[in-house]
Amino acid sequence: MHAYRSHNCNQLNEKNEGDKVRLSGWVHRVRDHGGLLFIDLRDHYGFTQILADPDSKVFSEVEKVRSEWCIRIDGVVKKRDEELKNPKIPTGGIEVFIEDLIVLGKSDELPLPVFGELDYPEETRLKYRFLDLRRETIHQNMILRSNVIASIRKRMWALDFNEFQTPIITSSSPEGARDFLVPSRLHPGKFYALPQAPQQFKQLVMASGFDKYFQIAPCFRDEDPRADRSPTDFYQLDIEMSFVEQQDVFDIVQPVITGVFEEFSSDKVTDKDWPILRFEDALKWYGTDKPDLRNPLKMEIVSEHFKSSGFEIFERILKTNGSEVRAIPAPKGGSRKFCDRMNSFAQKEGLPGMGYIFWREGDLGIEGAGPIAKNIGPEKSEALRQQLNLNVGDAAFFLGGKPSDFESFASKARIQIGNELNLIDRNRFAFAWITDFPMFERNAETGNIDFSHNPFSMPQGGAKALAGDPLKVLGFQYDLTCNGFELLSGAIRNHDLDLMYKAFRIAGYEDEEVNNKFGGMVNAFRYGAPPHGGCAAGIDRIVMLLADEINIREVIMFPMNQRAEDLLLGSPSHVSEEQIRELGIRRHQVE
RNA sequence: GCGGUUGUAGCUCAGUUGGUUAGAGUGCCGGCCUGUCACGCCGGAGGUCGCGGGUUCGAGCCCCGUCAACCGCGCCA
Repeated sequence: MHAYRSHNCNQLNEKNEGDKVRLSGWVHRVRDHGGLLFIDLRDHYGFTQILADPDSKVFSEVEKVRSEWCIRIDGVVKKRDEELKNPKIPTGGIEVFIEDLIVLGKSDELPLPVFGELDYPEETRLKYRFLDLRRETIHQNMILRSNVIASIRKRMWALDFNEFQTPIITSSSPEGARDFLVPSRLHPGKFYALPQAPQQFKQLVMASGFDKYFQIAPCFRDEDPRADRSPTDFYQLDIEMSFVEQQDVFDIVQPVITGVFEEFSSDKVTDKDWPILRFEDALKWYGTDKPDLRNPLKMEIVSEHFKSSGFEIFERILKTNGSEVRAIPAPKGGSRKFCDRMNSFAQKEGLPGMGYIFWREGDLGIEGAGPIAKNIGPEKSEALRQQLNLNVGDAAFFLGGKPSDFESFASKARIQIGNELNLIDRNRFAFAWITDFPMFERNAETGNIDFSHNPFSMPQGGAKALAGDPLKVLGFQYDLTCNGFELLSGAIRNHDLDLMYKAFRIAGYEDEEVNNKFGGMVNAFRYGAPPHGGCAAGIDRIVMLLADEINIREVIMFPMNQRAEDLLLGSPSHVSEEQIRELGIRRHQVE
């Protein structure tokens, strides 16, 4: 017989009755009835009930066993009587009468119980991640993650993509996030960096004549984390293709993503229709470039109704250049109680308040109610109702000012209203492409023109567009949003060297600097670079959505904490003087 | 760097207006129990109330400072 097991803990059933079996696993739960004792033995695959009574020669040893000890048992499979069966587990029809016991690993008193699905502080969970990972939900999340990645690979291979590995120790890139630096021993004073993404390498792969590349690529960024953003490192499905336009990338990606979502979400509907929203419209309608389209609410510009309306606050605002008034409709939100609650939500978010109108049945038909309605009079509030297509029992909230000042709040308010009015279909994955991102933006602090996203994107309109107002130039650049998360980001790349120099000049880079910083790529583009484009999709976020988790650390095996520390192995840590000396760097004196 | 929330037994939490010896569940230790599957019953051990200072006759509770964790902002081409 095998040293540890003849079966796993999810395999045995009535057909095994009478078999002599050997199982190994962890003691999930002990139920000691004195003369009769049960152990739920757990392994990766499932549970099997172990039975002991004084007839067993190891009974006194079994009585000493505690939760999470790792044990091996030998025993005989017994069929359970009908009324003793446990329908909750696949092995519930049988139990194993224990004849021998070996303790493979004892356990101290647990700092984190494996049994039960209580929520525990993350610090404890991360410090004892190996215990945490024994627990069912997160254990299943990890299996899901493995399966998702396998499925993605199969789908990409089926589409004739080649999977290549690019360097992990590479060069620092000046744009974008903060790099993780690696001192070079052979070149004292010089540094490698961990890649923020294999961006330049994948473009070089295209310049090397490969046609379709992908990689499940680790990416490293030294930035502060968020609930949906892992500190330090995360994984992307990195894709690049030659001789393609934007739509070609969409056509490749959509079936892969929908296929994966459909394969791994039994209880949710994956939208097949992916609307394409221009960046500008996304901000106008939703206040964000990653709108949750399960939420049907759509903002509208209603400035016209407030010019010389008698509502002074908005009248004054509208006199400022670039200002406007927008309405967030709130169907079925037409009660003073709800409107006041939203108003105090706005105040909690730091706004003076949020004006509203709600419509009710009056003596002379439908009438607008609330302070704004009083100010602007019945005709204008009726005109607003018509434009917003609202009715009795509905409401609308109004925000005025420069769009860039109120859009981020508008986005939050839209989510809040959608949640409170229960407008969001939780059983749906709603996707949208966001396109036509601006190439450049004005840095609020310095006043200079910066790249707003990826400097390697192809500007729409080519050299002619770059000769005009840079803030009006759009890029062939796109994101994919799903249920309010940015799932993917990509672009058609700028493979035209002249055009690239021009774009960089606008952002304040001399040609020489471009040559220095992006030498490898620039050089490659001198020798017949193909038009190419691609994207990168967040693996962790995909798994997070499929696992129905809102914290990305629930789908990462050994994540860092909020301060980018690994509590399990204790990184970052001090290193020896000798290591530091060898690298040609000096220890920073703290205090 | 900034803001919010939290910090009480191994673990999850309660603790009223500031008032006697700080509680519960779970886990741990001991006893009883032959059909449980969150087994049940009885008993016991277990506390720097994050840390430091202050106010007070008296502080887990109020005030100031500080540390830590999480969430958010900044940041994330």
